[in-house]
Amino acid sequence: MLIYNSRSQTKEELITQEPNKVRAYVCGPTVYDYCHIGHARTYVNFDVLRRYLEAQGYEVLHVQNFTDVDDKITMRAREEGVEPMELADRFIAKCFQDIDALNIKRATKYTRASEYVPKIIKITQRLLEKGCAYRAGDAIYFDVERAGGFGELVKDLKGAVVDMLEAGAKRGPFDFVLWREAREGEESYSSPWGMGRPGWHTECVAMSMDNLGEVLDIHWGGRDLIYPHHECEALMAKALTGKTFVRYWMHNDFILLGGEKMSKSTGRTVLIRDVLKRHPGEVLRTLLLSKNYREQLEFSEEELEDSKERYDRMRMAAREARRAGPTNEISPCVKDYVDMFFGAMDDNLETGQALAAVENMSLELLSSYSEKDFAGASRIFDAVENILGIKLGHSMSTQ
RNA sequence: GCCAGGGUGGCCGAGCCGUUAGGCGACGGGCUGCAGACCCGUUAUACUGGGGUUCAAAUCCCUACCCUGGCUCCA
Repeated sequence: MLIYNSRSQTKEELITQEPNKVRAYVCGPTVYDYCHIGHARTYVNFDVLRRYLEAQGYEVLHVQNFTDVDDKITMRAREEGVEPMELADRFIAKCFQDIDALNIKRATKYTRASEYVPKIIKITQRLLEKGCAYRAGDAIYFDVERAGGFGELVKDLKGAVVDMLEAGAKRGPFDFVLWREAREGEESYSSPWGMGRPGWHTECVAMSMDNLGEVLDIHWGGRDLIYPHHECEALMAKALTGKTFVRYWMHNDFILLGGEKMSKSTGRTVLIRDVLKRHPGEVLRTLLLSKNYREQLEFSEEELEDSKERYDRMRMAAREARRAGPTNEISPCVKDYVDMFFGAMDDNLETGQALAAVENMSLELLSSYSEKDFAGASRIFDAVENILGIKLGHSMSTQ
């Protein structure tokens, strides 16, 4: 199977460290609000990759985090007058509801940043010992220059914006916080440097390495995490172990609303739970898989309606195909569609093309004028259910 | 600067190597007291420029130009 690696910016054959075993880490949400359809796109696409690899006999170790230590959580909790952890717990529970409604397989393990603070402290200490970190002002910074500089994922830093607020204390413009002193009223953790809070990038390194080892096969996230988050992670991990942290970096592109990026900071978001009030999870899943994960995806009511029609057509065709009962036979026509489906999946998870194959076959199959033989067509619909994770069995989408 | 996706007839927009998609508008006709709606036909063998591959390219490759989205936090 070919996979697009954000490091090489090309498609590469997937070769894991251990045969038939994939160590994968997916960047999860910061839990201060409900999950939106951008999160859904990330988790659904990884879920399809996972199902596809498992169908080929791989064991997939899938670790996913919840960032529950974050300034935004502190702020939101203060607004609502609740404890930060109470707020985080609540949105983690809501997130699982969305995950289940979208038929996303549960990760092998979910981790929470708050439970990894001792490991984060240990990493910070080791980086200080190695001379890749320093204390300045009220924080401990990672020294990007001393660690060899960026370049894993970002090829040119001319467009990279530097956080000037921190510029005073930092030695280098790209240095980032590993640990900082807690401020008044913040939830804090004890450390050799007093009560404080961990930096964001260290979390993921601590959680992934602790559960999957020093080198990951796949690290997946939204493309907004490429810089600075994943670039920082990569450099930090390399400084710690001397090894290349990740073999395949995978990033899905954004969901667009009216031609522009959907983003929490601009308030232009669509929540998963709001879509699910009007459409079943299968329809949203069909929409999210209608394009390859690396393409920008336009979201609108119209797209949702289209997806509903496409889903209904697949479901009708599946019912038709299964009426004949199981068979070992496979007609040449179905064979072509099966080849198209799996050929698309092998090519960097081209779910849009795979879905197009299913749709074209469904149209032909449902057409009373078609004289082609569709023996064995049910196996394509089995693949839609088991690999694309779109259930075709029961509930009508027109509730 | 870097990453991604695009540039198709007046406009929008499919196709993505080999039978002029389709829609809107405009124009002509039918229907109608006039107009609208509706129906028929015409506009229309169009694919940003330049190379290349091929028997064959809008479709593949290279190159130039232009447009869009993104590059602090964010999936």
